[in-house]
This record gives sequence, structure tokens and C-alpha cells, in this order.
Amino acid sequence: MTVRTRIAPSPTGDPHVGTAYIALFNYCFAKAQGGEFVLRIEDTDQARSTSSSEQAILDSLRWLGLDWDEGPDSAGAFGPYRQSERREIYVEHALRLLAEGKAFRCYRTPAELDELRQARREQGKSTALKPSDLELPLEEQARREAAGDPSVIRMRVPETEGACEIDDLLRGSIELDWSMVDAQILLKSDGMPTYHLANVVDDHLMGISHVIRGEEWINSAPKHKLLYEYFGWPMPVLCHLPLLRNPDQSKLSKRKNPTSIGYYQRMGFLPEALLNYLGRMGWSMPDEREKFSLNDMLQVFDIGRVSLGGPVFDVEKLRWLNGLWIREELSQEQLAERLIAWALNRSSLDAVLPHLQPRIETLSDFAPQAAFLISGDLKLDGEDFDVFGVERDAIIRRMQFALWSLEAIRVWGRDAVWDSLKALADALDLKIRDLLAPLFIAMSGSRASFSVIDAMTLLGPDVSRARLREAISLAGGVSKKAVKRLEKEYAALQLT
RNA sequence: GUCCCCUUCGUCUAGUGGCCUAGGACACCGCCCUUUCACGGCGGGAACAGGGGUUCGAACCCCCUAGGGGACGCCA
Repeated sequence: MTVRTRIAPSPTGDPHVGTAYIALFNYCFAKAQGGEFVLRIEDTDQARSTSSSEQAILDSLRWLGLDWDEGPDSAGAFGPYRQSERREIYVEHALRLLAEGKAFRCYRTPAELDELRQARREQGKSTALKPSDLELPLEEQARREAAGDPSVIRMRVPETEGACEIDDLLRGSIELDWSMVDAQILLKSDGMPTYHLANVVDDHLMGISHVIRGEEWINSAPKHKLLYEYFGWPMPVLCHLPLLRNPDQSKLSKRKNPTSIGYYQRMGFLPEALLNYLGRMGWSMPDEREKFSLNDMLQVFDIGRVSLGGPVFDVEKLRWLNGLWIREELSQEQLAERLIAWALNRSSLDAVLPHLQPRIETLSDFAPQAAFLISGDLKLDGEDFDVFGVERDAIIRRMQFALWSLEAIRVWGRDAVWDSLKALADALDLKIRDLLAPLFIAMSGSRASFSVIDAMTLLGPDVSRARLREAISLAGGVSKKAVKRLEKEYAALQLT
């Protein structure tokens, strides 16, 4: 048996706890039965993937203690790898379907697609576009081809009434209506495959027997099943896990909850405890123990014990569990080692001291001045942001824009932070000092500190962003409506 | 809007037709321990979404309703 986790690198480079959650269950399912657990990196979207964001994911999973097998990939190479390097494989398979009449070339422009979807919506039908909606007459195809217009390859899907039956390991049989299934793009105009093509081709070539993924994929299962049929390949067993939720029940998102693994790492959670907690999401030990190790979980793992309701990720309970691990599983020596490795090591000090040495008069001044770098919560409230002689709304706006700028940074570092904030200040026609002032408060909890740029560099991307999000919310937050308005204004700044 | 999935204390969950007067954990409250605060111990309030069936018997099986979530992209 071979089970794989597909991972899409996050554009902001911060590996999501949801990713680790899925990976954990894939890992346990495979390993508990002596199978193989392999990783697959999705990088078919150029906007998302960078080698650093991929590396961040691999590092996070290793930190948690999840290791993967070096399974064979579709080209016979080993280990997690970049899909873009194997682009010919997907092109080949797409052309094969095209030759067999199971796919077709589509020259429709985005504007045409909008129009078609709009028309269907007005008729009260689903917006799923079918081959008959999309396929142009041969002469027109030839004309657009000759004109050098871009084209994609789409799959042919049934246009008749009826449902596709999907078997789910946890839910049994699910019937999905074909009318909801659109003529999915398989190969984009840039020659890269979409998830749907890449996923099916890879899984087959890698001999994947079980696919355990998030619930959000249920609706596209018919496309995958159809592709397996088109290629004449056996279908792997599907298993859809519930989605992790915010306290308000919506899908876990960084706006409402810290979601990056790096954040929890930087906040001083033990990897064992975080993994343990994820193992309690929708799953339980047969004896209902709360604290267990990955190995404990492996010994008794039964995928049938997954409960289907979407679990809310509760940081309070995670803190409690982490405390249990610290108290019960670590000797004093081990705790000392953890602390040293976590923050009090030589290289952290070397990074901080250049900023503090000029500012301290006694060694004991070090603690209060460095406190904000290693503490979790800053104990701020909204009024802390009223000291600039600028209205609260304007402050929030600046902080939100700054957050978006910081989220766009791929490789975190002093220059990257500076460049992005300087560009933002220029675009807003603000002095950099005025843009940075509220960020000082957000990052350090005080106005008297060393350079906020340096502080963010030291705090790292996850904590910096989380503190800024927290500050925005403390200062009053941004309503859904306001977000839309601000997004427009931000886009209009034309930052790159 | 259309389709799909889901529904046990505020939250994570146990429960797969009789062991359920529904158990455990977080959080909360009270008491004990303690020079303080934690930790620890003991105790408390707190849930089967609603309505119909099936059955001798339903948290558990079926149907309807309601609520929540997800999906409807040249994102994954």
C-alpha cells in the first residue's frame, strides 16, 4: 500500500496546520499497515510556488516528526520533487486524451467564459460549462490558432442526466450529479497541468493505492474517477477527512486564527504536543487518552475512528496539552535543552545583542528589552493605537496594507521587509516613520524599542504577521465590507 | 442560486440497537493542598438540532425539516 499527501505551497510560505493534519492521517494510515507514506509537492501554479516555500513545508513536517518514504516518482526519481520539472509527462497524457477524443482544445477567452457562466446562472442552472458550450467550430478553432491565440486542453464530460457514484472510505457511497461537473481544464495555456490531471497521472505512475485528502475535494472526485476510466487505470480508494475549523465554524483561516506551523513553533509549542493535538482533531484513542505520541497513535491507528464533524481548532486546549507535555514528558534537563535550542542559544543572542548592547546599562536591562522577542502575547489594547494624532481608521488602514505587503514577502529578511514597507510608504505618500509608528506598537508593545524592521526580522514572518493581525483586530478590526474596499485601494497602489 | 458533506455539553470527543439516569477532556465555578501563583486532588453546572417513522427497545437505522460547512477558477 502506498499513500501520499499532496501539498500546495502557500504563497506566503507559511505551512498550514491543516496540511500537517492531513499529512498526519496519511502517515498513520500508511504506517500502521506497513505501507509507504510519500509526499508530493504541487507547484503547477507559478504564482504560488518557490523553492523556499516548499522547503518550509518539508522543514515543518520534519519538525513535527513526520518523515516520508522516498517513493518513486513518475519518472523513476525519488523523494518529493517539483512537478514543473516533469511537465512533459502531463503534456503527453493530455495529448493522448486529445487524440482519443476524450479531451478537446478550447480557445475561449476569459471574457467569453464569464459570459457563458453568466448566461447559465441567469437560467438558474449550475455554472458548470460543458464541452458543447465551449467547443468552437473547426474553422474558428483554426482561425484562432493561426492568430496565435492561447488555448487549453479540457476534458470531455458527460452531458446527459445522471449521477456519478463515488466510494468514500468513511462515508460510503456518494452520488454526485454529472450536471455539476464542468469540462475541467487539464492543461493550462502555459503548458502546466492543473491539479486534476497532475494528481491522477502522478498517483497512477507512483502506484498510489489510497488517497486521503480534505473534504473540499469531494466535489471534484467525479472528474478524477472519469480520468481514471479514460486512461484505463484502476481507481485508488478515496477517503475525505473533515476540515479544521475556526471558532466560528468556518474553514480554518489565518484571518481568524494563527494557522502556520511556524507560528506555533516560534510561540514555543512542542512539536510532540502540536502533533498530539492534531491527532485529537476528529480522532480519538480507543481508551480516550488525551496525551499520546505519534508512536502510540501508530500502534492502534484505525481510520474508522475518524469522526466526520468539522473540528474547531482550539488554541486553549492546545496550550493545556502542551503544558502536560512539558510537565510530564520532559525532565528538567530536557526542558533546559529545549529552552536553549528554542531561544536562548548563541545564534539568537548574536542576532539580538547588536540592537540591545547600545541600549542597556546593566545586564538586567536585557530582560525587559528583549522580552517582546520571546514572549507570546503582548498585552495590548485598542487605545494603544490612539497616540499618533491620526484617526483609528487610518491607522488600521495602514496596518492592513502593511500586513498585505508583508504577506507578499517570499523570502523573509531585513532588506525584504524594508523594501516592501518603503515601497508601501512611498505609494501612500507617507513618511516611512509614520507608517512604521503603529507597527512599533504592534510588534514590540511599546514605542521605545529598537528598529521595528530589525524586530520583525528577528521575530520572523509568522509571528510578525500574527502580531500585526492581532493589532489590527485590537484596534477595531476590519469588517468584511471594509476588506473589499481596502483590497481595491491596495490593488490600486500597484505595488509589485 | 445549484449540488455535496456534516450535526452528542461553549469546545474536542466516547458511544456502531438494550451496559446511557449519555462517559471523559479543555474552558468555567466551588472546595482542598499551599506563605502567593501555578501544578495536583475532589466536586458542580453543561449536550444526543427538531419532527415523523422502524423496533419489545433508538444518541445509534430510515425519511422530512432546520442549522452549519464545503464546492461551483487557466488555485490547490
